Amino acid sequence: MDIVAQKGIRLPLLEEEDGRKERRDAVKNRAHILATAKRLFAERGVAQVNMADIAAAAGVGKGTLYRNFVNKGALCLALLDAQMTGFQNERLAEMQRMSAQNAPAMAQLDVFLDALVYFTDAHLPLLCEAQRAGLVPDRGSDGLQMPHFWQHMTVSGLLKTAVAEGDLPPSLDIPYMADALLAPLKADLFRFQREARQFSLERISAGLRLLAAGLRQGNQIEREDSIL
Amino acid sequence: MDIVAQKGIRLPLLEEEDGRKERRDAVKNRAHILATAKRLFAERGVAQVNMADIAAAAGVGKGTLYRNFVNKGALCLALLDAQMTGFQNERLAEMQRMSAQNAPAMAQLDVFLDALVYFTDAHLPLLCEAQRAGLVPDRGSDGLQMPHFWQHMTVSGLLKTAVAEGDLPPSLDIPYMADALLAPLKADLFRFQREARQFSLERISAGLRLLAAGLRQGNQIEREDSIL
DNA sequence: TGGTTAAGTGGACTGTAGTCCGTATACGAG
DNA sequence: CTCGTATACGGACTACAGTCCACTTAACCA
Repeated sequence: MDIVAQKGIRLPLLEEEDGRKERRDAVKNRAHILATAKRLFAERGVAQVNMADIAAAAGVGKGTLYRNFVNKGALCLALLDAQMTGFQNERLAEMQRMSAQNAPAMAQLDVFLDALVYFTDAHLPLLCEAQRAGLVPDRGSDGLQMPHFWQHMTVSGLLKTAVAEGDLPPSLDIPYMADALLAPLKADLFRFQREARQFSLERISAGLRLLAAGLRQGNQIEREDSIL
Repeated sequence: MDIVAQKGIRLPLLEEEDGRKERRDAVKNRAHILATAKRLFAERGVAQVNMADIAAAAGVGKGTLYRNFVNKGALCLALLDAQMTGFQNERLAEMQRMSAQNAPAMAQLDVFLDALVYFTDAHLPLLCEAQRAGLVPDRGSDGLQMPHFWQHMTVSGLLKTAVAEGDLPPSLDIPYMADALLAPLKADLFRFQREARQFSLERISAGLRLLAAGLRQGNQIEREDSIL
């Protein structure tokens, strides 16, 4: 559970634990590619930049580009990496703080979902691109890269705690509910809601939190202990 | 609302209401392309067939193919059309039947969501392809093509009725909730749940219905969170 | 029935993602 | 310092989606 959230920087490629170290030019190239991509994305917008552009602008071949980032989505994810880690750390800190004050897990979930709404909105273009070509959890790499994975872990954890605290029924299908609560935050649907439907962030956050609140005791057929 | 559900076949292109009729060879070609695509998809799987293959196998040029179906997703949707219409009619009939027996809208919603889970699963490959390139509702064409649109209409309608019946609070954000309830049924997440997570259809249906049930009265009016 | 014309057609063409593989080089060993 | 080798590099190449447009032909009209 706390495998997450350590090391600020080195997600993109896994450490070579088998002998040789990574070559220094490779490291430099990767950094340079990232910087270039960031610049191009800022200048023209993520969708208007293609991989060949990035390679050319960085002065490397496409082979080098793809060696460092398996596809455009991976590159976008790498670009998000720093902010992602920052977000994770913030959330973790906030949760610890709230826990210390005996705040119920459901309240923490509210705060988490709200924060996630704003984070998703802030990074929509990169997240869209990343999700367009990144569905499989890709078990090859070390676990923490895919955003959805970490989010799912967090939500499941909170739901589990809420069950332990008696706020949610023990019969709750936690893995499913975590998926379902996060589903409306998938980049493409989120964008559709923001752009076509013109939903405000407040509205989305409120809706999502209401959905989560609905999981509380008392709505299921069994579980008629319902002390309240 | 019942603009839907008539004619088994003719969604792909809209009727020319301005003078000339559609040429007969064009109609024949479209039908032939659909039949060919259906066969190829069945033989090799949707993902293993590309547009050029279909055009070649149907003995037409790519221009003809793309004139009839703007992209692979549209072709898949056209292939689903008959079953889609059938599904819509079934659901409509069922809802009318239940209404006639004074079944509450929330019960109808349960039935609808359950049916939708099974429908989605049955047509996953085509739906995946269709959703990969079809996010924008495409206001150019007449409304009924995008599945999500019709589903959203139906769910909103049921939620609205449920509010009227007093089962849901009037303050409910119906458009958002309809989106949120349908979000876990988006083809790519659904496939992930089925394949990677190995969720059964029963499990998904139950989870979804529980989520919907959570919208019921009583959970939303100023929860006693008041944390911070 | 033959002329006119817009709808329809085929396939070459463009743009882009992603792969392959011969060459170059950083690194560690001796 | 030199050499051997795994690692990395570059860019040609493949595969595929989708566009374009000169040519063909069905439909309507007189």
